[in-house]
Amino acid sequence: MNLKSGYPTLSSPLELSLHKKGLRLTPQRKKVLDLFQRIGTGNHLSAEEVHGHLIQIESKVSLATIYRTLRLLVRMGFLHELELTEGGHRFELLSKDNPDHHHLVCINCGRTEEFESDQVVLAGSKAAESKGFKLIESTLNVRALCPDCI
Amino acid sequence: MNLKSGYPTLSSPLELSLHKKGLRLTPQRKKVLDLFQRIGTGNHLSAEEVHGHLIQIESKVSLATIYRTLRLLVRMGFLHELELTEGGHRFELLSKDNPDHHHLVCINCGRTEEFESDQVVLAGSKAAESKGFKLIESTLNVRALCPDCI
DNA sequence: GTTGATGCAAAATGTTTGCACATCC
DNA sequence: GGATGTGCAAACATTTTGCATCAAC
Repeated sequence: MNLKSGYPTLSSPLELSLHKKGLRLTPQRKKVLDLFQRIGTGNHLSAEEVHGHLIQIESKVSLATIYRTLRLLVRMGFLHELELTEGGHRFELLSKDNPDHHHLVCINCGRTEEFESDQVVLAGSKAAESKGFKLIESTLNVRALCPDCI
Repeated sequence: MNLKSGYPTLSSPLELSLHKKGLRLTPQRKKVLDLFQRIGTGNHLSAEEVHGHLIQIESKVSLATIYRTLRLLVRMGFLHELELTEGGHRFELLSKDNPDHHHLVCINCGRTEEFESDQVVLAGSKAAESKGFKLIESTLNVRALCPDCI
C-alpha cells in the first residue's frame, strides 16, 4: 500500500507502539503479528508453531527471535498468553472484537472453545477489590471432555 | 495389617486408595502427602519445593520420585494441580474443607489469595453444557497487583 | 553512525524415562 | 517371590542468554 509517490506511508499500530518506546519495526516482528492477524482471533499458537508457519511460508526466522518477539507483543498488548495445555504456552491475537474471554478445553484431545461471561469478569474484579489488589486480567479455564471424547 | 492382638491398624485414606488399585504405600508417598497435610490448605508447592522440604526435614527422596508421586496423588484426588505462575506447576492439598476455589495472584511478587465464587462455578458449567462438554473442573485465575506492588 | 535486533549455539529450566536395585505385600 | 517403587543419570522439551554480526533509524 502507498507504494508510489504522493501517499504518506501509514504507520501501523505496531510501528507506532514500537517507536513510542524507541524500539524498531523489523520484518520479523511484522511477520509474527501478521501471522496472528491472518489466522484471526480464536487461534492459539505455540512458539514452535509460529516458527513453523513463518519458516514454511517464507523467510528464515530463528526460534529465539520468535520467543523474544512473542514476549514483546504480549508486553505491548497485541497478543495474549494462554496456559491451557501442558507443554508450552500458547498465544492468541488480542483485539477490540476479541474482549476478555474464557476457554473450555478438552483434556483428552485438546479441542478448545471460547466463551464470554460477564459474571466471571465481575467475580474476578470483586475478588481483587476485596483484597486490595489491582486487577489486570482474569481468565476462567474450564477443563472438560468434548462430545467426541466422552 | 492387624499385626497385634486387639487394636486393628487404621488404614489411611491414602493406603486404602492405593491398595484398591494394587499400588503400594511407600514411605515416600506417605511423606509427600504428610507434608501437604502439615502445611495445610492454601499452600502451593512446586515439585522442587516439596523435594527441598523433605530433604531438609529428613530423608533422601529423589526428585524423580517427587514428580511421580505428585502426579499419582493428583490422579488419586489427594492433590490439585495449579498453573498459576510461570516456571513450573504447583500443587495444593484437596479436601472437603477446601472446595472449588480460585486464585488471585500478584504478578509482581507472586503473593496468592484464594476466594470462592458460585457464579464462576456456574458460568463454567453452563459453558460446558452449552457446547456439549462434560465438565471436569473450572478455575478462575485472576492476575493482579497486590497492595504492596501497586 | 549508533543503538537496538537477529541468529546461532550453548546453557538453563522443568520434567520424564530406562534400568538396575530395593522394597512392599 | 514377584510385582511395584525408587534412585540415579541421562534424555527431553521448552525457553533463555551471550556474543558477534546485521540492520533500522
